[in-house]
This record gives sequence, C-alpha cells and structure tokens, in this order.
Amino acid sequence: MAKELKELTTREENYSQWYNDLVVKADLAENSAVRGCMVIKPYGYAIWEKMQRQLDDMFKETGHVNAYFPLFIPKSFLSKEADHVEGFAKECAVVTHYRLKTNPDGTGVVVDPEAKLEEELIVRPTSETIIWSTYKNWIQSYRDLPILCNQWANVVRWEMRTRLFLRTAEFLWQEGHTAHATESEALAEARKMLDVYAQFSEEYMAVPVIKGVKSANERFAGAVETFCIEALMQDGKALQAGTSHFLGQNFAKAFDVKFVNKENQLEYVWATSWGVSTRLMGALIMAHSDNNGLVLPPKLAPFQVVIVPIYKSEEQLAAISEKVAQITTELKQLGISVKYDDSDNRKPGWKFAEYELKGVPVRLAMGARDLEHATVEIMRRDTLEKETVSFDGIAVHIQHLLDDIQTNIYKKAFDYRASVTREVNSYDEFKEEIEKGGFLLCHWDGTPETEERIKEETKATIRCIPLNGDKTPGKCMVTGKLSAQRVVFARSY
RNA sequence: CGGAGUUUAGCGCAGUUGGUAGCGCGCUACGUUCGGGACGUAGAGGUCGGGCGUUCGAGUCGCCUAACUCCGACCA
Repeated sequence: MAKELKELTTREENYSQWYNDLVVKADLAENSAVRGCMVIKPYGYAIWEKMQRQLDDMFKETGHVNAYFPLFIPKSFLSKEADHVEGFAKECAVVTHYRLKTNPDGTGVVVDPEAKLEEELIVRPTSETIIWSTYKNWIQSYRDLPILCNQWANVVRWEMRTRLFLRTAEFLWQEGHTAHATESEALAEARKMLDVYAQFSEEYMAVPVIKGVKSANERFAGAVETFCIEALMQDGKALQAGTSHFLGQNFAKAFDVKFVNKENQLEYVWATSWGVSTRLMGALIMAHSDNNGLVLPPKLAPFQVVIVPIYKSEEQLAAISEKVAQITTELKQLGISVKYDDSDNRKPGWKFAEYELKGVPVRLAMGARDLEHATVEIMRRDTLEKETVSFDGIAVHIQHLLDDIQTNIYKKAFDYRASVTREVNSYDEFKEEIEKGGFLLCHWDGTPETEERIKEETKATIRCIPLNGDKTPGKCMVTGKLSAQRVVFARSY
C-alpha cells in the first residue's frame, strides 16, 4: 500500500490547507503576480480542456452555437437592469483611460491624463448587458427566434478574498444566452441546461448533485428564477457547481428588445442565461481526492494510464519499451490515453508517488520479472489496489477497470453525500447538526427574513429548493409557519 | 475592507546581544543504483519582498508600503 506523501497536508489536519497544497503540488494552478488571479498550469488546463470539450459537445447537441462578445461593457449598459447592476457594481474592474505615457522623471510609464475615456468601460463580470444590447439588432420577428448562443470567455469579479479555482478575480467560464418567443420555451430552456449540467457533473466529473431552485436571497441579479446544481465536498460544505437562469423579460425590457409575433403583435423577448466556470475544477478536486493527492475520474483525466518501466540496463529498457509499445497501441485503439514515462532521471518509486499525486487513474509497472512471466503490475488510483495480470487481453482489462473506477468514485461520493444528508425538524437540532456539515433537509416558511436569520445565527444558507424528492408539506423549523416542502440547507463555499 | 501571521537561493526553512548569510530538498556533471519519493563526490545558484529612517555598521531595530496565508465581513 502506498504511503502518504510527506509534503501534503492531510485532510484531517487542515482541509483547507490540504486543498491549497494539492492544487499547487499536483501542478494544477498557482497564484500569479496579479492579486487574486491565478495561473492555470498545463496539467490543470488539460483537465479544463477536457471539461470544455465535453460540455461544448453537449451544448451543440442541444442546438446551441458559439459566438464571442466583447470583454468591455460601457458603464451605462450595466445600469440598465436595476437588480443586475446592484448585484455586480461592488466587484467591477473599470477602464478609465486608453493610453500611457513616459513618466516626466524618466521612471517607467504613467497614465496619460489626456487619454481619459468619454465613458468608462467595465471589464465584464458577466455578459447579459452587452449581449442583449446586441440581440436588439438581431431580433425583429418571431422567425428570428430562438437565439441559442454560448460563449467561452474570461470574466472579472473583484473578489475580496480569493482561493485557487473556487473564487478568483478572473476566471474562465462559458455563458449561454438565449432568446425565446414564449415564456414556456425560455423556462424549458433553463431547465434543459440545468439537466445538461447535472448530467455532465454526474457522468463525467463523477460528482453527484442536487438540482433545485434558488431562494430569492440567492437568486442571480436580474433573474426571475435561478436553477442550480449543488454538490457536496468531503468536508461537508456545499459548492454551487452550475446555475441556469430564467430571466423573464427583464433584459428585453432593459434593452428594448421586442419582436413581432405570429399575430403581428409586438412583444418583449424571453431570456435565459446559464454558466459553469473553472470553479468546477475545485469541485472535482475536493470531491474525490485523498491524502495521497488527486483522484481524477477517467473521463476527465489528461491521460488515463501511465506506464512506468523498471530496469537495470539499457537492454532491459529496450525490451520493456518494445512490450510497452504493443500495449500502448492496443490501448489507443480502444480510445484510452496513455503516457509512457521512460525518463531516466527519476526512479520508479518517485514516479509512483508523482502520478498518484497527479491522480492518474491507472498505473502500469513493468520490469524484468514481468517480461519473464508475461505480466504487468496494475494499480488503480481510487483504491490504491495492485494486481499482477497477464499481457493477454490487458487493453480490454484496463478498459473495464477505467469504467469501474469512474463508477466507483461516483458511488463513493454518492454514498458519502447520503451519509451526511438528513432531515432535521427543530431549530435547536439544526444548530447542533449544522456543525457536523452535510446537507440538512428542513422545512422553511419561504420568507427571506427567516432565511436571513438562519444565515446570521448559523452561517448556513438554503442551497436550493430541490426539484426532485420529498414534496410533503410541513411546518417551518424556525417560525412554525406552513412550509410547502423541505429545502436543502448547508454551509457553503 | 477589519484582525492575526508570514515574506531570506527554484521550493521548504534557520539566522544568537546589530558585525557583512547558512541548512535540507531541488538543479548541473560524473559514478554506483533502479519492484514505493536511492547514494557518493564535485559544482552553480542571494541587490535577505520594496521604500525610507536609526546606527560607524541593519536579514536583525523603527516607520511606511506590497504580496501571500488564516479568521471575519462581502460574494450568483
């Protein structure tokens, strides 16, 4: 059995530190010279690219197309939707000038006061406003609808306190912005994309999620309804993994976007927006990893199999490499990505530890002993179990193993969540239970005041009003007033 | 933005009453090794976060400033 890495803080010692150590030591990302902004390193970016590719395919399959809108938004645009500007104003980066000049004293450059912009530009915190000002020109008739656009972009939100992947001042995401002729169509779109996110999270990230609706307090600034998927991390805290908003006609009204319907009547357009960000990386890391490092689901691992040769001479290495080439070819034919690490500056033991840290799902080790017996040692990252198997049929064996790992880590995350999800019926019990973490299913009277009070007293928020599950009415645990159904409470990231 | 801590070689750290900077890992070369983070020998690598001050003399003392980490506040 592998021993734990010396340099990695354990989850039990300090979960938060464990996460930070892991992100840096597994070469996923690091802090940059710019406050709150991270550098995503090649290994981390490779995971993000896999997420992007899969999500992009899913968006295309559901009829969406990609486009690109400007990074800058005129200040006046942001203020056209009242709730929207209120939600974002406090965290906007603002461009005020367009030129620098040499400092009169010769030391570097200064902002040229002559080059002040007529109207300041906001670095987009999200693109609803610039997109809806554009859609105005694209839409005249019901025949122009629906518009189903997505963009992959970076956005900036000037956060006070940042953490790699979970909350950074600049982050990468996709934002879908759709325009529809009817309310029901827009609502269906918002729900459809929520399902896409949930499917992606569960099937690819192996992270089980609860689909639900946000309470008014947690709703997106400018939305009529916010749908979300909520995931649970190993420390018992919740993480919002994706949101899909039904925007009603709010942005159409703010930007005066009307269309002529079949009856030749002018109507405002109905809208949705939906997004997931590099925060998903944080969810992925925290959901599965252990004290030895990352545990990646095979479907998102930059490479699924790593092969480490164990040799004493060049001749031995050559013999091993020849055998490895056969295995690699077979694996690639099955669509399995492989890395053969025959670098001679690291010993096998070092490589074992390194690839465990990086979460490679399956590791093969091959030495003289294996050549002699026509076998390979296989280790699976999720359970750290080793077995020695014959060359024959190894590719198919690994294919099954990868499927099994994908299923197993999902099940592990699912079982963990189930073990810390429970119904709580009194506020006293709630205050006690919330300290233990996990999801608490409770009755709530539906008012923002009660939610606010619970938040102040316990730091817990309503993660969502679940779409599925128990719909039995009851009485609010705080006020005793009527409650339509249980909602999900947790402390969150 | 408030409170606390940190900042010295690529990374992790030590540095005494103020006297001119060191250890481990890593890196380079060579050799021995190679089935769970090997070892030996020889090397390279520093305006001590930045600025100002006190002093004959500052990594060390004082003030300012920046970044990072943690705890709050804020946050879709």
